[in-house]
Parts: sequence; C-alpha cells; structure tokens
Amino acid sequence: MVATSVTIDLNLNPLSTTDHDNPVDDDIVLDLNKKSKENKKLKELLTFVWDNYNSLQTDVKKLLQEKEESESSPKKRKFDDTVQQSSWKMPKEDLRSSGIKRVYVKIDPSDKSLVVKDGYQWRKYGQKVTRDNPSPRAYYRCSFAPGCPVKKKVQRSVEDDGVVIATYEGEHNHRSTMQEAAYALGDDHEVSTNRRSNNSPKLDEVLVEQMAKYLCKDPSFTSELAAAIFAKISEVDFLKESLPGSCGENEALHKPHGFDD
DNA sequence: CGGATTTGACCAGCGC
DNA sequence: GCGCTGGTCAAATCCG
Repeated sequence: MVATSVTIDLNLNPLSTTDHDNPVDDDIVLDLNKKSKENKKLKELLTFVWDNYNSLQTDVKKLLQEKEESESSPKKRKFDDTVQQSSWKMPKEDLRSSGIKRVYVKIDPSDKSLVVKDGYQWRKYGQKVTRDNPSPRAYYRCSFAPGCPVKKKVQRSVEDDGVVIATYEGEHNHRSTMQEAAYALGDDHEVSTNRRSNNSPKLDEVLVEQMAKYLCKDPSFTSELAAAIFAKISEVDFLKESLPGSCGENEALHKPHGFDD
C-alpha cells in the first residue's frame, strides 16, 4: 500500500510574529498541529481502505471472468446445490436467472435487531416466523435507489444464534453508499471518469481530503465502512466457493475481524 | 411531519 | 378443495 503523505501548510496565523508571547496562540498552534496529525492519519486510513477496495474489486472481476469461462466450457458443472438449498423452494430456472447469494454474518447473540450492515440502504417491509426456525425472518428491499430490484432476507441461524444468514436476491442498479460518497466528490467529470477507469488509482491529495471531509460528517462512518469492506470480502469468498473445484459444501462463516466497534 | 418500522391481513404456490 | 407456508401489502405506530 502506498499511503499518500500530505503536508499541509495551514498558515492560519499570518499576523503572528516569530515570538510566542501569547500562550493562547501557542494553544491554537498546538491544537492545529494535533488536528493536522489526526487529519493525516485519517487520510492514510482512507487511502488504505480505498486501495483495499480497488484490489477486491479487481479480484471480483477476475473471479467473475473465471466463473464465466468455466461455465461456458464443455464441462459445465452441475448447478450448485448449496445455493439451491438456500433459496427456499425456488424453482431451478429462477435460481439460475436471479443472482442469489447467501452471506453468514457473526453478530452479538444478544442483539435482536437482525441488522446486517453491508454498505447499502435497506427498508424493511415484512417479518415472518418460519416453520423451520423459531427466530423471525426479516424482509428488506433496497431503498438506496428508486426501482432497485434487490431484496434481502435476514434470519438468525438455527444452529448458532450468534450468526445471522443474509440472503440477497438480484443485483443493485446503483453504487453502494461508499462508492456513491467517493463519486459524489469529483467535481470534474473527466477527472472522476479517469479515476474510475483505473483499477488501482493513486489517489490525489484533493480526493483524499474531500473524502475525509465528506465521510467524517457521517457519525456512523466507521461501522458503515467496516460493513462495506466486510460485505466485499464476503462477496469474494462467495465467488471463490462457487467456482469449480470448490463445491461450497462447507459454507464459509465470515467474521469481520478487526472491526469490533 | 415525513420517513422508517411493525404487524396483522392477504395472496399465491404447493402438497395432500 | 383445503390447509399450510412463505412472501408481500398496507394501515398503524414510532421516532428523529
């Protein structure tokens, strides 16, 4: 990872002389230095996250490509039984056409909210207690973009109540909140387009600074960020499992290591 | 007051 | 046809 090192000459005290007679001024300068350091740390973190995100996106692309190739090859593998089981009695045809994926998320067993943060915005439209599981299943629709067809079902695992199973149906017709935040920052269309076309871009200082500013306004930034990264990792793991040779008999249990709030 | 959530009612599919 | 079940709707309620 290449952290963008930014040196900011704030020059916020042009009237002050070289002597530091005024203790208030000293306090302000110290405070500014402190803020500047924090700002720098935040920028580095953001750059790190951005790089990770881009590399993960590249991985996803590669895996999708490999998957496509393997499916179009003469030795077409049988439809994944694991996915079929997860889809609650859906016909095979529907399963093939709609991208259904299941994600296991480790949560606090005492947490009854059934909330799986994945970087998207969901609106709950129903809840049902199913026959095979005493804990209720929650139904969500993506509310980030109007007309987005994606639905999500979230239910606590029967075996382990510290795990929730999130089932996603369909594909988003928009970017996630994280991506949206990044794209919303680019004033210059051309610049942002160039940025988008590069898989592992070196972020310019302005972008990092703007992103930091934008994201810091959101109080739930940390949790959203962790969730978004985790969702991306889960996506990659899911694709890996779906590939030939890794028949997905053992469903991976994904845990967002290092993101304990 | 507007958007999100809750929850009972309703509907469709499936098996008997 | 009937009952069971999962999925969705929509009015009521909650909450910021």
